[in-house]
Amino acid sequence: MSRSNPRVLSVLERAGGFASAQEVYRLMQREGESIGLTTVYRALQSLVNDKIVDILRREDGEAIYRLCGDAHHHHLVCKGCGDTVEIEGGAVEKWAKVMAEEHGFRDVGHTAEIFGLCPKC
Amino acid sequence: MSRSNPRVLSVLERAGGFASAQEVYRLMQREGESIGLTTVYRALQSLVNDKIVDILRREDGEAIYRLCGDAHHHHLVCKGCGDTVEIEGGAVEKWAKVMAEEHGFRDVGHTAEIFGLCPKC
DNA sequence: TTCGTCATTGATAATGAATATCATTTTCAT
DNA sequence: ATGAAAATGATATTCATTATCAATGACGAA
Repeated sequence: MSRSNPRVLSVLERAGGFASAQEVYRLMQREGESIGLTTVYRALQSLVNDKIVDILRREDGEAIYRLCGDAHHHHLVCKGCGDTVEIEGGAVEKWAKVMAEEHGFRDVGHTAEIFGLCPKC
Repeated sequence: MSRSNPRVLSVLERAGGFASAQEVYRLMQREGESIGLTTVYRALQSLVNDKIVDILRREDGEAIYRLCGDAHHHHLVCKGCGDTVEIEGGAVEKWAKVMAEEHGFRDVGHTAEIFGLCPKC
């Protein structure tokens, strides 16, 4: 019953451990891999069940699948040109951990993004 | 240009400060209020712009509009039951500021959320 | 090998939230 | 009262996600 398609996992890894189902699908298409959208969804869902990836939400509501245990990073996004810089989030990790403990939450993850105008804009 | 329809705000208040656009719409219909779905969406969007409510996501991706206090805060959300705790984010504020400066970004804002399982779930 | 069963796949249709369009109605200053 | 600008809402559209179902594949038993 294990539908954790290894090709899907591999694509997710190559995508930097961070992608939506549609993106995974399009990526595989572009690479000439033959796969159906349905299978991509099923594989990702299965990876979530197996706790190999977890699922976040983009601002627009689209589901983002992220490899667990990944040293994950955060983003600094320019409102003007859309440029994105990956940044360290040590302070945020600690903050999230402390806050979660303080309120008795388990199994926690977090999202954090900074947006503004980059030097060029 | 203020589209912050007071009826919509009032419904959101009566709904416990927590509802999706569709729920607000259905509630108003049920109460015999005459309003269009489009207007509900516009009113909620406007309330978000005015920072009177903020917007979260249900587990299924549906947008939840939530009345918020005035101070800038962050959220600790339960993946199980949806319970939300407003938390302090001093560490995050500082982190965002430092990171932005480091990369020469101006006019910055940020988002940060923590999600996990609350003690009850 | 051949059959039968059961899991997997994927094209297609259906669902549902969110947004775009656009004609109509309301507001409001002159 | 009149015209311009804003607000409204029915309708159509977009798009991610899920459901359906026929076709294919895997694999053990006879």
